[in-house]
Amino acid sequence: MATIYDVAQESGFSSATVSKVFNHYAGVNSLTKEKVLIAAKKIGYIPNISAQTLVTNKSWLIGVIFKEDLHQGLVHPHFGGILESFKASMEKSGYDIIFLNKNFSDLELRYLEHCRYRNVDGVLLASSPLPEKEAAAIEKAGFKCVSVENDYRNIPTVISDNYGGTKQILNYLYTLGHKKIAMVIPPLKSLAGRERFEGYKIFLKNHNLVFDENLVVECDEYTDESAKIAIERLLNKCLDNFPTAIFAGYDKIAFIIERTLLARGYFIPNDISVVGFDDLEMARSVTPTLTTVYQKRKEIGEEAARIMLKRLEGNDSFDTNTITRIPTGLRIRNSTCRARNN
Amino acid sequence: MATIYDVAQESGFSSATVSKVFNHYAGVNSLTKEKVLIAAKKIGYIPNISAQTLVTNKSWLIGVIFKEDLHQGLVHPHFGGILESFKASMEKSGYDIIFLNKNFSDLELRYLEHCRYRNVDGVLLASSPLPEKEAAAIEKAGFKCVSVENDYRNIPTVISDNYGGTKQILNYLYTLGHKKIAMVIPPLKSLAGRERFEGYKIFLKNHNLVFDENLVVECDEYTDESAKIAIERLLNKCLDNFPTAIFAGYDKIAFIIERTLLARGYFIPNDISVVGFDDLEMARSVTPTLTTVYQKRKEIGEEAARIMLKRLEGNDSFDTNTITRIPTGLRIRNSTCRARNN
DNA sequence: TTGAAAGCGCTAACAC
DNA sequence: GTGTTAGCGCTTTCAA
Repeated sequence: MATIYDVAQESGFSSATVSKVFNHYAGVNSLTKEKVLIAAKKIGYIPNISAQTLVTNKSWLIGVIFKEDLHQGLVHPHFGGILESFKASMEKSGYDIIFLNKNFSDLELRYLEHCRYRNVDGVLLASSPLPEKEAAAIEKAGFKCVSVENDYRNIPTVISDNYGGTKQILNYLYTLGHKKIAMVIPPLKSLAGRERFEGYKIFLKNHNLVFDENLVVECDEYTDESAKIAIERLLNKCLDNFPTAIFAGYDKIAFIIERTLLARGYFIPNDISVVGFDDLEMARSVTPTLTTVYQKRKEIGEEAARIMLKRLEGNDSFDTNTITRIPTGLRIRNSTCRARNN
Repeated sequence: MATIYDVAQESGFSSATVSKVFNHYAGVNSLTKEKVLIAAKKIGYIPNISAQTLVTNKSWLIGVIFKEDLHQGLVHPHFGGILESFKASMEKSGYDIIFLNKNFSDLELRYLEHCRYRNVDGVLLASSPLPEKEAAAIEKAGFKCVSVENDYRNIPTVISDNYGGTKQILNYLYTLGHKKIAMVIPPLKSLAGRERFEGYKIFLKNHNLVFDENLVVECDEYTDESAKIAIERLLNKCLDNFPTAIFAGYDKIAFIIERTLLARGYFIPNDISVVGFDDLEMARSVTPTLTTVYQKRKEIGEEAARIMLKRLEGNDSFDTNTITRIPTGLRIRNSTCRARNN
C-alpha cells in the first residue's frame, strides 16, 4: 500500500505538503497541489484512516445502537427504514456507519466501551429505550448522540409527529361519523405509545367525547403475543358497548385485530372500522387493506443525520433537549367506512 | 482517555508488558498479568483500535457491500435477514460490520478504495451482482470475500438450495395432481433465477412432462413493475391452454399473481394453485395465504460468517470456488389444492 | 520474564 | 509556500 511518503517522493514534495493537499489546506500553491494529486493518482494512494484517526482523534465513524424488543434486527420495517436513510445521508458527508453491540465486554456500560474502542464520532440511538444512565454516559463521554423514537435528557430526538398523526386518523374517523372509538395503546414505556395515547385523549376532549376506560387497553410489549392478549382484553371489556371503530396503536396490532374480528364473523369495515399507525408494506396487502398513518421514515433519518452533522461540526449551540417531530400522512384504504347509525 | 502508558505507570510495568498481557502472550508472569489487569480496570483502559490497526494491519472490520436492485436497503427481507444473522455471528468473534459504499470516490473501483481506506479484513458481498471484475479486484487485493446469493470466480458463495427448494414445491404440486405448471422466472441474470429455472426443467424431465414455451416467462428485473409485465405476458400466452398451477419465482411475484387472478375472477386455489419462493412475512397475511419455499436466512448468514472466519484465520486451503447450498423448507398454506381434472 | 526503542502512516506546530 | 520533526497509541523485535 502506498503511503503519504510514497506520494511525497513521487511528487518531489514533502509528506507535510501532501498532507496539506489532501486536507484542503489554504496555503498550497495550486501547481504543487496538482502535481501532488497526479502523483497520488499514479501510485494509487489512499489515505490510511487508522493513522489519521490516531492523530486527529476523528474516525469518521458513527456508531449505531440498534437493538429492539422485536428482535427483527435490520429488517425491522420502522427502525430499519430510518437507519437506511440516516446511513445514506451520513455517507454523503463522509461518515461510515458501524454497529455498536453490547456483547462487546462484560462490563456495565458496554456500548460506551465499544464507542471508545472504535473511537466513533457520534452515536445514533435507534433502539428500544436504553437506560437513561447509559445514554447519558455516552453523551457525557463526548460522543455526539442523536436519538430516534426515544427521548433522553440532553440528547436531541427525532420522531414522527405522533400527536398530529393521531389527530389525522381520528379526525378522519370522526368525519365518517365515528364517535365510539376504541384504542389499543402501544407500550406506554415507549415515547410513541405515550404520545399516541395522549393524542387520543386530546381528540376526545376536542370533540367533547368522554373518555371510556372500557374502550382502551394497553399492549405491554411490542410483540404479537402481547398484542393478542391486549385485543382479547379489549373485546371482552366492551362486548356490551361495542365501538364503531378501533384505533390500533401500530399497524401490526391492526393486522391482528382484522384477523381476530374476521374470525369472529365481523365484517370490516361494515361492522367496524379499523385503523393503524405506521403504514407498513403489509398494510396494502392485508384484507381489507388498512387505513393508517404514514410515517416518513426517510425524512426522520435525514433529519437525524442533519442534526448529527450539525453537532459534529461543533455547532451545538441549539438546545440538545429538542424533540423534532416529523409530520405524518394519512393513508385511506378499505378498512374504514361510515359509521352505522346505531 | 487512558493509554497503555497509563496502565504501565499504574501497574509499575512497561507498556510492552501491558501489551503482552492484553494480547494474551504466553511468557508473562501470572502475578504480573493480574496486576496489569487490575491497573487497567482501575483507570478504565480501553485499547485504541486505530493504533492497533496501524501497526498490526488488522482492523477487525468486515465491509459489507449491500446494494440491491430493489433499493429497499436494510429492510430488504431476504438480504437484510441474512445480514442480520451474519453480523450477529461475526460480532461474537470480535468483528464489527461496516457498510461499504460506492459513492466513496469517483473512481471505478470505488468499493475497493473504501476497503483500503477502512482497512477492512474481509468483505461480504450481499447485493445484486457486482461486475465480476470488481469483485475479483477486491479479492485480489487481499480482502477475504464471501458472497451471498451470487457466484463469483474464486469467491466462496452461500445460497439457498434453489434446486432442492424448487423440487420440493413442484413435487408437492405434483402430488396434488398438477401436471400443467407455469413458471414466472426470476431475472436470469441472478443465480437464484437460473437455478430455479433449471430446477423447474429438471422437475419436468423427472416426471416425463414436456417443456412448454407458453407456460414460462422471465421477469427482467426484481421490481414489481417487471413482475406485472411478466405476468401479463404469461396470462396472454397461455389463455387457451391454461395451467392448473403457477410457480412464482419469488414470493413478491406470487402476491401480484394472486391479486391479478383474483381481479380477473379466478378463485385461488380452486381454479388455479399459486406457489412462491422466499416465505416472506407477508406470505402469511395475503389472501389466500401463500404456499411457498422457506429460505433459512439465519443459517445462510451463519454459514457465510463461518466461512469468513475460516478465511480470516488464514485457513484458506479449501476451494474458494465452493458454493454452499443451504436446505430450504416447504410452507404449505392456502394457495394450493388438488388439481381439477380437466 | 521484562523493558527499551523503533516504527506503523499520518497531522500539525513551527521554522524557514 | 514548503519542509522538519515530534508525537498520536500501539506492537514487536531484540537485548537484558
